[in-house]
Amino acid sequence: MNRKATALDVAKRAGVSRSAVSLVLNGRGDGNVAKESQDRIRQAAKELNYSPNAIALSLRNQRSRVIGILSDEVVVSPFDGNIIGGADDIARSRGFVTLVMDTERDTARDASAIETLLDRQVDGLMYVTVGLKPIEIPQGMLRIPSVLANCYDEHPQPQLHHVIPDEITGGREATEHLLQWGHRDIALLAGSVDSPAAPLRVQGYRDAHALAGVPFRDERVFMAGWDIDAGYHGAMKLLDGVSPADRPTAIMCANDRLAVGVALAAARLGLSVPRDLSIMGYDDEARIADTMVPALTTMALPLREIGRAAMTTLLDTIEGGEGTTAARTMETMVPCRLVVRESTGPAPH
Amino acid sequence: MNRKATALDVAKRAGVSRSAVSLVLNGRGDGNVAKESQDRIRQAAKELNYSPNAIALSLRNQRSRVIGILSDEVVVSPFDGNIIGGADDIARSRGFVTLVMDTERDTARDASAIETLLDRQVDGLMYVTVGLKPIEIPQGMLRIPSVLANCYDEHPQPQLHHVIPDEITGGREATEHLLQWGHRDIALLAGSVDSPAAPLRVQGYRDAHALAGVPFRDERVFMAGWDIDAGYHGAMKLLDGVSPADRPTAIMCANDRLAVGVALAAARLGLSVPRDLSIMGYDDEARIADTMVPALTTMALPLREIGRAAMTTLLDTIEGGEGTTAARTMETMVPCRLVVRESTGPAPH
DNA sequence: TTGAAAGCGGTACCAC
DNA sequence: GTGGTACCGCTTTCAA
Repeated sequence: MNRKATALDVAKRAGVSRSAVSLVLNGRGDGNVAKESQDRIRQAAKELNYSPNAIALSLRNQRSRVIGILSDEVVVSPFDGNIIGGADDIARSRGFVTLVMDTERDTARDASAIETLLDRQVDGLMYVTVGLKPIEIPQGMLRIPSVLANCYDEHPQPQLHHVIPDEITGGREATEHLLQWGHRDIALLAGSVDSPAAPLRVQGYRDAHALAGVPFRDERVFMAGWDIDAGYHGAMKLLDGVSPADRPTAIMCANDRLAVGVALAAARLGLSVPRDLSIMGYDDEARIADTMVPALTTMALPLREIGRAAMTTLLDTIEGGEGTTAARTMETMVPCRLVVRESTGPAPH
Repeated sequence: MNRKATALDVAKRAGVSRSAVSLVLNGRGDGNVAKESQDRIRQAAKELNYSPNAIALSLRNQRSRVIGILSDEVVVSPFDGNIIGGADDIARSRGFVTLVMDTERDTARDASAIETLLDRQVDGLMYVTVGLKPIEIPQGMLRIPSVLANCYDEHPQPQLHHVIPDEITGGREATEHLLQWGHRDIALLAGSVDSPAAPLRVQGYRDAHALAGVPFRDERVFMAGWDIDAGYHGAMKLLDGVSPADRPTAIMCANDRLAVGVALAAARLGLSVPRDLSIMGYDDEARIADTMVPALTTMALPLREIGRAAMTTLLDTIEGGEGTTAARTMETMVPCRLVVRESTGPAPH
């Protein structure tokens, strides 16, 4: 537990002043410090295993190279962690560190968490949520460069840039995949009303039908929820005791867990997937969609890309000067990606 | 984006010196500063919305009240986030902040992550993993108070305290639950060999049989893996085309995802759960075990408790002085908790 | 009871 | 080319 070497230690060992050490180690040695002094300094630094104290740097420079990430429950919940992963990729590659705080969905903690982060001199702030949702922007976020990932400001005049997935196109392309297999009666288990993602995916579902000239029935769309049991019971309602002619030939789900429930129901009813019924997931949840039997065809949420895009925007405004901030567009939409596996196939006739 | 108030601003406004401000706001005013000055200072601080700059504090005090948490993939993966949640609970309640870094399973990044954390003057370090596993302790962790959560040092003379779940008892109690329902032929899908948790749970399974005087057969134990497909195929091997007399009446799984696969297989085979087959999970994964149909009986991993216990130990050594460090026990085992739901029931006869 | 000053570890400006 | 010094914001000791 011995103390770390300081710049002064290096200076002494190299027989020079602290300022010389600072100059050399920051690449401003040439033209200011004699070559041989430079060598001695670098040598001494290496020997002492010197690295500058980040705290002192922050205090001096008023910049910490730390980005604060505030999440509603990304750390604690099983979902969307890759947004932070992607954000961290970019941050590290540009010499920043991310400091993550999770409020576990207690928005009352937002303000104080932001305050803590601000007290630590973070250079920028990112708010990340599990699932697309509108948020109330905590006061403090407007005081330094900030960005929203997977969430957005509902106010008429949004003040922060946000990065979100393109759910409408996602819903549309998922539906189109099913239409291309010849399905003409596609049910949709659409999540729950309190999520803004649900209606967007429904919108995409409608668009796909309209574009393809295939009529669709509103009663085929269910606001079911997001979990296995919801998928199970939704599918039972659609399939159990219904004659093959009246059954949907495909069920599209607003996430992979619903799809698991649907598959379970199909199995109980003796229906084979995808021969008798095609099942489409959404999210491409790791170790669920890819390990289901059969593996789920699904619409992958671009989590890493969202994180990367959000962090890139943020660091650009931090490093690029404040000049054109106002002129920037306030929204980035990242496309979802269709992942075709084995749970979808040609429509039975 | 206007600058924050400093202690000097407060001092000016209250018409006193900076030192007075410092004394009063740190509760050392009485006996040093006049009562009315104290009031004016507190008043001014409130008006300016003053809070001390954490960076300056760290530099000055050589303590940051930040705990660095290094995880292999807790943030990014869907698992075990609640360890961090529990750790954060305790940290916050004791006036600390946690700084989380996730290496995404790249142990080559461990050392530099620790270095970064150390440069930021963290007062303590916690290493957290997804799933119980042995780790190589990164050098830097020995330089300041540190603790391991859900992982441990394999070396003969462990240098760091670790907190882990009691997997043997967990495996035993899960098995006992099944034995109590009258099951006498219990198969075990035991995860994979590369996880130290798997053999421990098998051990518990054996212990339960031995204690109950029920013979068991080694060929009923399969190192299957951890995912849905593994559970599915494992169950198929055990059940498909096997006469009821030769079938296990219960399948115990090393996690809930395996249990989902087993349930899926049972459904395909027309077996009713729990009437024809009892299924036992492990982990009590949120929104999987509780939302399965039927809901899974499972052995809950004490994730929050692990995080809380680890953070408590760590903060105790940081705040409690170094005195008795050496005398402390180096291991804390946290019991798992049986959660009875609907996937288990009396053995058929 | 109060204020001045040193110092935490750096950086950067300015004499020399 | 080099070293001295002020300053970032705060705490703490010491003298007035």
